[in-house]
Amino acid sequence: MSTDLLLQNIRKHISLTGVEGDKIISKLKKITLKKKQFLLHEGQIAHEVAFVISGCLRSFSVDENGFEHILQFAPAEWWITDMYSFISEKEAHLSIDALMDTEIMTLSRKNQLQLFDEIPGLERYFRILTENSLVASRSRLIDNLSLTAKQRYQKFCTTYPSLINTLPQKLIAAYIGVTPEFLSKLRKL
Amino acid sequence: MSTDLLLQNIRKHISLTGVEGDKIISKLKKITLKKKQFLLHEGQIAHEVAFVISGCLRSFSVDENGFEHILQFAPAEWWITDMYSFISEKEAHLSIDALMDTEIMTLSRKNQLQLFDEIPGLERYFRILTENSLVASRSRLIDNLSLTAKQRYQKFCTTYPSLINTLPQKLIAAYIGVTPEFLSKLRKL
DNA sequence: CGTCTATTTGAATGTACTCAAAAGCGGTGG
DNA sequence: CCACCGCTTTTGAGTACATTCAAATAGACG
Repeated sequence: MSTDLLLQNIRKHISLTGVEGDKIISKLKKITLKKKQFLLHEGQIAHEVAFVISGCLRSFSVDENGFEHILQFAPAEWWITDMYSFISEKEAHLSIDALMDTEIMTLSRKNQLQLFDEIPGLERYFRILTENSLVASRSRLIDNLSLTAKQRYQKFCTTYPSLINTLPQKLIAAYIGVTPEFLSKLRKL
Repeated sequence: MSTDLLLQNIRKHISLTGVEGDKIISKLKKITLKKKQFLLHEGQIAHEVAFVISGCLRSFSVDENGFEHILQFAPAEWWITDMYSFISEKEAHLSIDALMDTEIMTLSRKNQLQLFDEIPGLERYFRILTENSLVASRSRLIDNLSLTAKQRYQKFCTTYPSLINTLPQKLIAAYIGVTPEFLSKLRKL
């Protein structure tokens, strides 16, 4: 079952009784997305957070010049949403779409908060995940402030070796913060 | 009492009995830092997270060329630590020092985790704070990817109006990711 | 005051972007 | 199976944004 992957993931961080596991699963909705299909459009409200079972999603924003900037790739076993919209119920600044055919399980904020009351361990699980995401986000921020484009590309290659040969270069460029043209030149040096 | 400011802050997000409040306070350590004094040096382990009562701290990293990059300013009522080191107990990548004479309350990770078991509401409080920090960090990341230096400076001015006339320009430069010389030129335009 | 640090100014340089065009590559339909 | 179409990647020339280095000026603090 695809829910096994999720419960297994949760149990890496906290322990869960069978009943609790069932209760969590009952709140989840399984969704299949085709390549290029959107899970969330900028301006909508992100009522749900998604756990990727297979495939890969990305979250990104589009700037005033029409350039896309990728905030996160979410391959299997990653959670993804527009956190700002998810916790505030305001209009999302980000969009989320599928980079390939993708299976996800979604959990609404409403159900998530309800489960936090019923299963304290689950709140702990998300607390830990959020702590880790914060570390990663801040680390990336420091990299963007202190490294050159070339160094950021090299770091991306060592950090996400599996994505290098999977993703088109233009997506990597949109993640590390350079134009596709310039990334192409970087790779030659 | 300086602990009132902290309990009051916690109670903005969750409710707390008197006993629980006392228990939390009993785990805190009050520290006073003089201007330029360090709370944490890169390479040390951040055993503690600090809540600022008065004054202002900053966390920053120093790159291979000796340039400082500021990750966070923490004026009164903000928490600050090297999250990476705090949760992993590995060597900190960041340093934290005082921009002026500053009073803080510190809480060790050990005590924090213990309190999470005893007071589930406190874990919720930190879960909420961490969610908000993640939103802020990712928003700043997007800004760094999509805005020019001038736009980042303008956004900083509107987002942190109180800091503009308080902090030396070189610190603002180190936060928005430009050289002090260039920030000076930006302000003229 | 005098010293130290922060800020400004200017000229030269470098990193990354823009725009345009060509080449590569993958999928699709005839 | 090949030809074509659309999208990605490469290449090049010119440009813009931001840095470097140096020096002058202004401010803060003892």
